[in-house]
Amino acid sequence: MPELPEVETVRRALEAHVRGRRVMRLEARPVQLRRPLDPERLATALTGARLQTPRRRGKHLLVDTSNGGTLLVHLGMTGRLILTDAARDEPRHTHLVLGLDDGRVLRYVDPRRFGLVHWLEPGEEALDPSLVRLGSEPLDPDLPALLPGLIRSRRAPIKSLLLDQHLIAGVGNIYANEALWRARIDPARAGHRIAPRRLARLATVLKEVLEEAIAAGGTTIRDFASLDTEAGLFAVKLRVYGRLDEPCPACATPIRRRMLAGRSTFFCPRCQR
DNA sequence: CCAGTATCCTGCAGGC
DNA sequence: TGCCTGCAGGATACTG
Repeated sequence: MPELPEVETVRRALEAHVRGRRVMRLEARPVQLRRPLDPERLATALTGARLQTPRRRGKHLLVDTSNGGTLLVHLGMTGRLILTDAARDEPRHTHLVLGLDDGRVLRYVDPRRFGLVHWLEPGEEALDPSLVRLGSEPLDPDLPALLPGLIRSRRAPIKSLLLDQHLIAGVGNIYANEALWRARIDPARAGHRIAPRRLARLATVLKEVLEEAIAAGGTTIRDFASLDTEAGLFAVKLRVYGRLDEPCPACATPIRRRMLAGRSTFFCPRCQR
């Protein structure tokens, strides 16, 4: 369940620990991810390439290389990048192995295979179907001004709209729940029935919760052996997500759960209207 | 275009 | 102990 903060944490870890390294060896399996992973294409493109500063777009990682192209990575539900000091026991569901010039090994592991590893030749990034229609970045300072316009004409529940990557890129189920609690908005409320001021407020608290989570992830980044994000997620204080029947932190009313957009939705029936 | 649902996949928890 | 069921959910194909 890596969402924007977890992906940003991984991005920073890559920047700190992998940037500037050259890929000496590549091993890949032709596994069916969101798109088929193409070992030939990856090996041709990446072997000998130097990895540059990684970028993030929504939940996607983009690693530019010295030879011009870009490695596109999405962690899906269960994807992880694992950096180890040497060739050590390979985790199950390892789909890609990059042997680096400092002797370390970077692995992409994804049991559920909802993720994506795809090589982009120069120029392909602008056309890639996963990237081309992505919406605004939630950390964009303009989002509070932008969000009312994006939501105003929509009749779907606000929770579903927050999860729509074509409107806002990077929000997943956990932080959608948390932001709606902070903004005191009922997740089921139709987008067009929310006042513009409340939507601007939602954008602000969304940014706050994402930044807190990034900061929490950052605290776990220091001695990175693996680029794991679990610790960061635990470090953020979740107020409603996963807290069925527990007291609302604001009013002590038991937290409820319902299904929305096919996802578990946690909310306070008293605070959120 | 829009909204809602099914689908992909594995691991794990809970019931019996 | 083991088998079954359902849930977890990011993105997208499909339906109405």
